[in-house]
Amino acid sequence: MNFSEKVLALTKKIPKGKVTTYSEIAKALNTKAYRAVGSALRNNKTPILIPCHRVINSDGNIGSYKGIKDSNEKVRLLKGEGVEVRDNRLDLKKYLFRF
DNA sequence: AGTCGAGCGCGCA
DNA sequence: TGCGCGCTCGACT
Repeated sequence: MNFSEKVLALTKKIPKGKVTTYSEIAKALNTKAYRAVGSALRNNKTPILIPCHRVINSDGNIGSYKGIKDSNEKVRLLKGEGVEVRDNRLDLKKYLFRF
């Protein structure tokens, strides 16, 4: 099982209305390659099945989506799931999903 | 506080 | 082979 596949598999498990962080995923995989997590999501082959918009930075910042730092798409999607997003930020305490 | 640099894994040239 | 990326965290200002 490739690193990317593991990342994608975990990402699929994020419930609707919740989000997770790159560091959480990296820790769940027992690795320090946080960047690779982002890379995997960026290069994911099944964007439909993988809700990449539910993966954010460790400080609650949305980060990037599709290579763009402030993509309203991502915010819109999250809001559509009941997540409060303001200025590309959200409340990790409320919405963080841990494995 | 803010900034800097090193570490990791995979993809693309 | 080598470099860059949807990142993070510890050390220094």
